[in-house]
Amino acid sequence: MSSSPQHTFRHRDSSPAGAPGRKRSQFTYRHLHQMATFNTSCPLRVIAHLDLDCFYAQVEMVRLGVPEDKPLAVQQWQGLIAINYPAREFGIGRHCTVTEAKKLCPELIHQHVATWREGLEKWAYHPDAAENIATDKVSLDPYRLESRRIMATIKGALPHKLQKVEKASIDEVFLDLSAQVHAALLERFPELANPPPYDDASEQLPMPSISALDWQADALVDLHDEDWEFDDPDWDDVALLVASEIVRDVRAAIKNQLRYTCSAGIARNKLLSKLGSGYKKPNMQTVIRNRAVQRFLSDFKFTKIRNLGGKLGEQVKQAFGTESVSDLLSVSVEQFKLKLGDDTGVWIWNTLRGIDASEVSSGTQIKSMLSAKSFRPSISTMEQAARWLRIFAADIFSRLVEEGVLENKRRPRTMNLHHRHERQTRSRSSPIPLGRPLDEKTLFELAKNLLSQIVAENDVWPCVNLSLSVGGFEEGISGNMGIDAFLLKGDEARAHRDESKTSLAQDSRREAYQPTAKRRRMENSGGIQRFLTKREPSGAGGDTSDVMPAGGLPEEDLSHHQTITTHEQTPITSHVCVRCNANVESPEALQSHTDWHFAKDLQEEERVSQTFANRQAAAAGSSRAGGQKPGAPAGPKRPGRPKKGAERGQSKLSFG
DNA sequence: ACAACTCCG
DNA sequence: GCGGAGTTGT
Repeated sequence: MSSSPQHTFRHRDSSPAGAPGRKRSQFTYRHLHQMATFNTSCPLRVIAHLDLDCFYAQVEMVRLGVPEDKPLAVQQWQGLIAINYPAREFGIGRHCTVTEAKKLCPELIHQHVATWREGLEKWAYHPDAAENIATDKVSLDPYRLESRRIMATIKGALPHKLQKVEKASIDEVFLDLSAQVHAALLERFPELANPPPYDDASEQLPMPSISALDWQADALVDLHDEDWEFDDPDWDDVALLVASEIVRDVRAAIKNQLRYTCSAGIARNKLLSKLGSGYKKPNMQTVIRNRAVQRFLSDFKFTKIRNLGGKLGEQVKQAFGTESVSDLLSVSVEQFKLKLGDDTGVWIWNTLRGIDASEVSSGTQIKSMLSAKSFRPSISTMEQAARWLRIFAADIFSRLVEEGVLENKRRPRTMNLHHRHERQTRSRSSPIPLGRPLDEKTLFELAKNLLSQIVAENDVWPCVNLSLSVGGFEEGISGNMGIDAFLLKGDEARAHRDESKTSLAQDSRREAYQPTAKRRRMENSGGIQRFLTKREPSGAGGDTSDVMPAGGLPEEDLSHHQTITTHEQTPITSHVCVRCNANVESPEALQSHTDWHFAKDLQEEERVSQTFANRQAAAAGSSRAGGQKPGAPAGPKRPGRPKKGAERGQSKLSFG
């Protein structure tokens, strides 16, 4: 199935077989309807991937109020873990040391990450952190906290009922925009809301009643096949365009409310959208139209594709003697199966063709938490180790609190301690007693216990690495309802009252083939993989008239009581936008947020009239000056950019 | 429960 | 290289 539409050749001058009058769409009423239900095999599916630009660096810049054009890097001990774009211009890279970087750019601001320090209650930004590698432990909390605010902003910028948002990592998010785009399509193209001819959902849709799509300047339409340049846009193009407008708004919200920029990819699935977000990096978005997929993919080394960056990719490279995508298109699925096993083989074959039906899963909860440290000078006493365990426990505990784990339901069931002595690594784990409130002390005592178990049986000093983790999270029925809410720090009395959330799409099956690259010992390529042959979540249910809610509701208030500044704490008073209920942190922020709504309203008016230019306008030459949106981040658009075929798409998109 | 491996940024 | 998260096999 999922015969990609881009494989179907269609000449512009010829009518499709059997269609007497006007040309019909490649897509059917059923396809259209599948959008509303997030059906993963829907060919009109629209997925976006958002990727914060050098996230850690941005967090520090915002926190410190560093102007956008100043070079800054985030320091961890003597190394750099994030470098902003101005700094990259000096040739500073990820594996520079601080001293090397300063040589390249003396004005470089290098901010050390926050650290936990023994004896202190909380992590903090210590000016002398770099010199205290022996006593400090890195804390990523500032970035986790900002990550949550970004998630909240994204959710707040999307219609509550139609959104599907997956946090893919601390700085990456997937959006399934299918349902929202579906609603927008019905609204803007009323003919789509008509029942299909003969009530047959397999009837083809009429073609879009437009002939030109106004792809905004920074929504790059990449690379298409020459044969297709003059083909009329079909509904997949329109859907991607609508999605790209939504993404533009989301990015503007993130920028305006939180001051962060991000890049985005918009495409038919997660695989392609992720590649798209990395295509143009700082503060740009890229659309990969279905008809451009093959061309787009062919320019990549397959090692750039998710899950092929490691051992599996290396294995493929060895087996077929190439790392180019296009070279592998001639390899049959049987060949892949032979070399890599059935499941992985099929997965690769599909992936090389841009086929990916993996779901955007919003219900994803954290599964484990880990706090670890590698000891520069190794440690050699139980006392030293215990001090670290105390810090680990504090770290993990605070994160449990942030997760809201203690307030209600979820709590970890097991704890694990890993210990590494030169070569050998040992670990012990134990259940976390179910009895009563989980606190820092309990975690610490449990950890100490595990450590003494390890120490008892082996000679383990000196120790090079310790790591403590908790996992096996469980929906805590944990009785005694309500009472434990008293543990909250007052301002955390929040959120969880209206849990009318989408418990619906919670536990969609864990489908989606992922290559579980397991290279056992020697040769073992046999069926180690567990891949689901993709199932089709039969698009059931009849919704005929969706209404697109205006504005979104924040589905969780993630305001945290902890600020990332060392000194003053932000007052908890939250300012709420009357339009969308978004929380902002100051009256000023509220004002700018309100301005943003205003700009967005204006822009929406323009969009309806301009984005979908009618045939006459397009035929008339059409090149209306592209209205740069007020709220949108003004991308540094370079004129006459000789980049590979990127701009080309713009002009080629006017038809008529 | 434990050990080992994979992938990512 | 490090910190973090996940999976698989026994």
